[in-house]
Amino acid sequence: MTRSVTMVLNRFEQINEAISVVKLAEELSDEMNRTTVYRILKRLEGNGTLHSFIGKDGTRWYAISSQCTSTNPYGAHPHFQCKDCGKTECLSIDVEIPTISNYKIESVSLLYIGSCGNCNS
Amino acid sequence: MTRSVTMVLNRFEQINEAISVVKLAEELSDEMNRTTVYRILKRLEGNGTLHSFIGKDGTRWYAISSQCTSTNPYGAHPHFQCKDCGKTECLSIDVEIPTISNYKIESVSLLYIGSCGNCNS
DNA sequence: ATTGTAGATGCAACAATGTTGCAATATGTT
DNA sequence: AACATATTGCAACATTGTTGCATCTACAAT
Repeated sequence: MTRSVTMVLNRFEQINEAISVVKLAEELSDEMNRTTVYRILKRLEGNGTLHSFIGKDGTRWYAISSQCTSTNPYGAHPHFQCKDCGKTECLSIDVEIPTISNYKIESVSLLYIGSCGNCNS
Repeated sequence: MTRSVTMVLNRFEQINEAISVVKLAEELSDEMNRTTVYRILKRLEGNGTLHSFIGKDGTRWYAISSQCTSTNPYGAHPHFQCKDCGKTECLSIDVEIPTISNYKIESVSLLYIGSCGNCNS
């Protein structure tokens, strides 16, 4: 548990949202190298503390695992991304995932794109 | 309708799968510049001939629109990507998309990841 | 407290994907 | 055939993510 890891975890506990690697690395750029951010996130995902997903623009986002539930049989929950302000978060809702004959599905990525409550009003 | 556009469309009609921009540009690298491939695909998506989505590694894939159905209210259908052979395709299945109060959902991206029939057996 | 060691970090270079500006070319319309 | 418009090629760039290697830090053993 290094200083850098502590800072990254603090950031996730402060907010209740997902963060893109790019944004996190930029926020912490005075504190640590961006390579370090990439590596810490990968490690924290490996031990289950965080989980990641691909956002609407193809970049990777991370969220803390303790704040969200996994309800579908593939261990994944949907994420929401606001196209206006960028706010991105886990959704604790049930989504029925159909099975597909002859295919072995291992994971499902589910991304809702739209406008959040603030941007929508 | 230029020679380049014809070649791109032919490629999509030959196969019944999605193609990544990267792979298509590489296949056509003797015939046209990769910038041209990017631009043609964007144009064909703009007029509805093709549609695109983000694959499991964050890169963009395209598929021809006429070969697949849009069944959910957001005009999107799921895609499947085989983690072993890379085969990626549209799935013509129904997925129930829950609504979320206070959010205006505009599109939904649904990606199944697993092993296809060939790689699975 | 000191030492030793495995793992973590910084840095620079690289790789891959995608975009942009501009000059040159092709299309298809008159 | 000539013209106007859209398309293409090329080079340069931007962004995101990865790797090799030297250095440093955390922490366990002494």
